[in-house]
Amino acid sequence: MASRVRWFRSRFVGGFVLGAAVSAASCVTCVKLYLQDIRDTESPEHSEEPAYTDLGRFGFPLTGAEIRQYTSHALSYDQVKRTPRWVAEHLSKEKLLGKADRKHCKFKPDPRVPALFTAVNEDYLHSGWSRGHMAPAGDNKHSEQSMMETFYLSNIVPQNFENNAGFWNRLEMYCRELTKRFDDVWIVSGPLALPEVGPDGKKTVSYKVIGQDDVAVPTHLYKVVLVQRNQSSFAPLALGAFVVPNRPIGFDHPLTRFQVGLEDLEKISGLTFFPKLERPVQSLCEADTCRLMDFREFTLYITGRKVSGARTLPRLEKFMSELKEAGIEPDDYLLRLYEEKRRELGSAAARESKSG
DNA sequence: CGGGCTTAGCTC
DNA sequence: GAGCTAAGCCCG
Repeated sequence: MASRVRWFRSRFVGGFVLGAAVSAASCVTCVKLYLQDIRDTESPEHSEEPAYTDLGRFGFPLTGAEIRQYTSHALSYDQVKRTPRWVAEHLSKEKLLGKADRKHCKFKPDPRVPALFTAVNEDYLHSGWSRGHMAPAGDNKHSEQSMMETFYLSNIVPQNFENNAGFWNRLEMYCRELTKRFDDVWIVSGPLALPEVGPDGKKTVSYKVIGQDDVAVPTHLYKVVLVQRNQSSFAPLALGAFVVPNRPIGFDHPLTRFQVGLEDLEKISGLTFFPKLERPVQSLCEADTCRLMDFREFTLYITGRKVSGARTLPRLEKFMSELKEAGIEPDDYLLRLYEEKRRELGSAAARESKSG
């Protein structure tokens, strides 16, 4: 009975066309059932479940899909695929400030996931696939603890190396950039195994598995991005949904090419995103740019990170010469980083020779 | 920023 | 010798 009520309600509230088409009498029924379901939901002590029953004497199967909350992210885990189903996070300008460093972090099995169902590092090692964060480490500069938690394999999926370091990386950078223009950014990310049409026109869902634990390699990754300009109730929310193939994607593909309708993504993922959000919502790519870094911007940024982390003068010079070989002139910001690092390494070398 | 691999040093 | 960890080097 309860499941029928829920099914009915979802059809009722889920489709305006359907709701408008049914007769007035049916709508009264809909509302009655809807309100009954709300009461059931809000007062679990009056649940329709029997107090005891032979059917459930030894309990029902568990899926392990319950919501798991961490310092700065939450997720639902898929015990079959050994990956998350979805990972949710909230970004703001403040959370992106800080000194937390991924070099102090290690990938490891999530201690909260039963050993029978967890992935381990060996599953990924030499698999041909990288360990791709869903909640990125770079979103957690403010906290060593929360950054370490993103390295639990419950937050990781097998991801193409070039995609991870390239297009997906730039998408994550764009999400962080959104905090400059929006006070609040909510993100849900996860893997997909989408059907493919064969030569005979029939569809098949097929995905690789890696390691002794058969960790599922997703065919695609999705990301849903919801932004709020400020706390004012007059500021409209904006939302974008993206589905990206798990393979190398170059700079000639704009982000908008991978945009999909929210309901389309919900249909193929089996998830309802932001269920408390009133729809429809403005499109993110209309409210903002949805423009990722181009090759020059990206290369300048990466070189800046390398320059900042350089430990020797020859390495420092190598990074700068590689940049020029790529045909890119350093901008003022990079030159400032370079000069700063050159002084730092120069004085360190002087101290070294003096003491040695 | 996103990753991986190798080596040194340690314990058992 | 096997196994672990931390540090350092490498790549896009």
